[in-house]
Amino acid sequence: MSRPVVTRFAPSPTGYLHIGGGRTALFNWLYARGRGGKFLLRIEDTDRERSTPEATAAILRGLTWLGLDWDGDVVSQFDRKDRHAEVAREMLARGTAYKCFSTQEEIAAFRAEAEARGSYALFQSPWRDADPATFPDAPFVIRMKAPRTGETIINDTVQGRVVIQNSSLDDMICLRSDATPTYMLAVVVDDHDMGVTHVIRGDDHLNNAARQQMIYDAMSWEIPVWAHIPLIHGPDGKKLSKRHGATGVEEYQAMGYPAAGMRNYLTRLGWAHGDAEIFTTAEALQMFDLDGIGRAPARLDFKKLENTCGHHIAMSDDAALLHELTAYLVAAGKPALTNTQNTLLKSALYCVKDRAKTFPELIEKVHFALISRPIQPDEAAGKSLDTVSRGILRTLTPQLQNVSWTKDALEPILNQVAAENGIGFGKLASPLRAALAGRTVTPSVYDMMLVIGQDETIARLEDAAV
RNA sequence: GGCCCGUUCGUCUAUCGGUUAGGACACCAGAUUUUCAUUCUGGUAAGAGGGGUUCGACUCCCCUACGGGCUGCCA
Repeated sequence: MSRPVVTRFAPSPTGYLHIGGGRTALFNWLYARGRGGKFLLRIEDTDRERSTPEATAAILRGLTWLGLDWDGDVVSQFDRKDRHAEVAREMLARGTAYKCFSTQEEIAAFRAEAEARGSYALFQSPWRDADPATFPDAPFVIRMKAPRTGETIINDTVQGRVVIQNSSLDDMICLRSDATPTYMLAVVVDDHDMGVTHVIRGDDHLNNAARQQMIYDAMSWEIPVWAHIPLIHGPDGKKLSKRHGATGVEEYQAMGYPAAGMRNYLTRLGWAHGDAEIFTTAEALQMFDLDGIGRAPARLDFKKLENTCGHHIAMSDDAALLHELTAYLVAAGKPALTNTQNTLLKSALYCVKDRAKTFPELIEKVHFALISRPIQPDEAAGKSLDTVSRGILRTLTPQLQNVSWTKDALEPILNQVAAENGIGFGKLASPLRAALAGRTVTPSVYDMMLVIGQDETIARLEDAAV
């Protein structure tokens, strides 16, 4: 491997960034960045009907959220159409392409007729070897003069050696009659011009690679390393679609999955390195290689995604977590936290971050710190604040006035109050929890008391005891 | 229809001719515990089917079934 690695991600801007596209981008990024190479981004917007700037913006946002940064400017394929046309003309000059004057109606009629006969013959242009003297003054396309015999061999890093019979490939159109390039020509020209050394993309392009290889050959260009990776499927094994739920990368952000966990999960989906399961991005960069990619399509498993994300939330440092949580609130369209809430949240992270798998879960668990008095107990919490319990709380509160606010100091007090009332600690914790959080499911009562502080604790207990 | 790719526990995967087929998620059971969760321990669970090749196949070859892709002046 002498040349520095150059990979690229080349989505067409017809919608949001698909989760499968996100993974393809991730693999390209991992491969290039892990070897000190470049990762380029090209928007394949030659289809003017379907391409939109909104889609491009969404794709960029998705990549940015995933933490996949690209080198240089974003390349617009459409902007390079003159260069594509130039290459098509050069193929003409080389005799590896020809002008075809067959109209779309003629071709459609040919196909309809073939279908009526029950056959599926490829369209063979009558202009392939026509004498230029017979050319009409009419619109034409430029078609690849593809070899009709022999075979084209794709040496794919993932799929192995794939042999395609040339007789099964037609003379594909390279330049449309309006002089815009087709995808087949544009990718090859752009990948060549951008110096792409490794083409890592979905295996729906595996067959296309044969046609594209013919263009490389026609131009005497060096063929890149191919790596066609399997597509991601839904939990039912079918191609991932809307009915499976979230298919857009940004939806995952809005659902509150941390980006690092997402990267970890997506890296591990369809790729393995021994028993490595939970790893940082830095570690992934070290380990990632093309030969660890499987050949079969992988299914999305939300349970495992959550588990992976839980590990990453527990692993991240508080400042980073807080920062990402803030971004999540924006993405999910939820109200931002106040400065006070931010401070409280930060001091509460230690007792909740290793128990949450997503940001909504994290917020749910830290609910006790974010609310302010008067606390409205929910139904279940209200039940544990019965007359007897309130009486116990009244005896407890004064004892909390002059203690150092640490678990060590608090513990004997609470234990003693429980003992004096002839109840176990659990029986005491229940109304305490209700008074402090208004709920029956919370972090430990000590953690809550420590987080909200002495004054607030006493105030909430007094509120509940009346 | 033609061509191409794929098929190991429910899921993601390890294995690259010889293993009691390993790990992770999920699930089940137990332990820890002031609730929930976490954590810990243990358990259930797999080579699509059929032929070959071989002393020996999950691993190599062929067929079938199933899934996916391509077969556009879409990408």
